[in-house]
Amino acid sequence: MDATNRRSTCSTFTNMETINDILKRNDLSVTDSRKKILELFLKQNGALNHGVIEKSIGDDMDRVTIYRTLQVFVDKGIIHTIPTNDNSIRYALCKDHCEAGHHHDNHVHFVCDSCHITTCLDHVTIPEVVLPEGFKPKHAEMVVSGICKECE
Amino acid sequence: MDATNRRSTCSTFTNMETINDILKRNDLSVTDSRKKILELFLKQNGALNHGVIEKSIGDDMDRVTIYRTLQVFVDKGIIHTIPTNDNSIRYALCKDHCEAGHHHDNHVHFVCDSCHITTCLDHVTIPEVVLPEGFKPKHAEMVVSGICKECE
DNA sequence: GTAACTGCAAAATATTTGCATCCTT
DNA sequence: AAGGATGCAAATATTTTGCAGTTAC
Repeated sequence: MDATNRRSTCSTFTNMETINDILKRNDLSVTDSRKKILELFLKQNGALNHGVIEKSIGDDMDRVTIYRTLQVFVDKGIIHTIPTNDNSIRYALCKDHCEAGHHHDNHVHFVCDSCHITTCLDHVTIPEVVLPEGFKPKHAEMVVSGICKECE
Repeated sequence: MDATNRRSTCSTFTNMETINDILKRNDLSVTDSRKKILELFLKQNGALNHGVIEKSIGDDMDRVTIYRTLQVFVDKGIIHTIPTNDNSIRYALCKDHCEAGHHHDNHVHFVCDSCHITTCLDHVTIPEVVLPEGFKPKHAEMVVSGICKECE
């Protein structure tokens, strides 16, 4: 429902070879739907939610297929969910060792108040915090909002 | 849909006087619905989502009223939303100067993997992070998950 | 050829809106 | 008494499920 879109920061491995590789590496059969959605994530480094994906892909694909494909990708650790304040799940590519299963997406996400684009700040690591006695941390998420590089 | 429930940490101002005060301070008329929902938040320090509130209150109140009441509370700065990975908005009381309008909810939230209760770690402040050139931070959210004090 | 994937239909769930009625001030 | 708040009905949006047809390997 909002413009959660593109931001190119990193690698430029948007070729079919890599897409196929990623799918095969995760024991997934290579289908058009999966290739298209994965390509979207590779092209638009940053976060996407269901609505944006649906808009980008258009009527070529059933809405249900998008739901199921995203679920499969999350299960395989190809993408991960980013916490949001509104109730729209945002997904982003897992970097690093993520394909292995458990992902190491311990980087900060930035949401721009102006353009609403979510950017993965791959090189900003989430700092450790000291919790009260008795709390055992396993995972942390951090979302910073403000004005991004492009909108300043 | 999940058990996002109670956790008492702080103040014990769960008396009707305070509830009325909060509503009046925010130019809201004092109604049963608002008193009940606000009481819930005061009693159960921690986060609540729509489903939990609906369950706690039962059939005394229309579902629509809960939606509208929560929206009003957010607008007035009485409660704020907590980012989540699933698509359920969680709400928590604003502490400190929050009633003023802009809230200072710069504390860490903890979600227990075992009991699914969200706790406001009021005394754990979100650390500052250094962002890449050009990013202007305005606000930060941090959610840590793991095992909480009660479940360890 | 077989298992897995997809599209379609439909169910289940969640959220929003309009309006008449009731309650707070 | 007047304006806002609530309940009800219904519209809209979102997500899930079942099943039959199709595709990847």
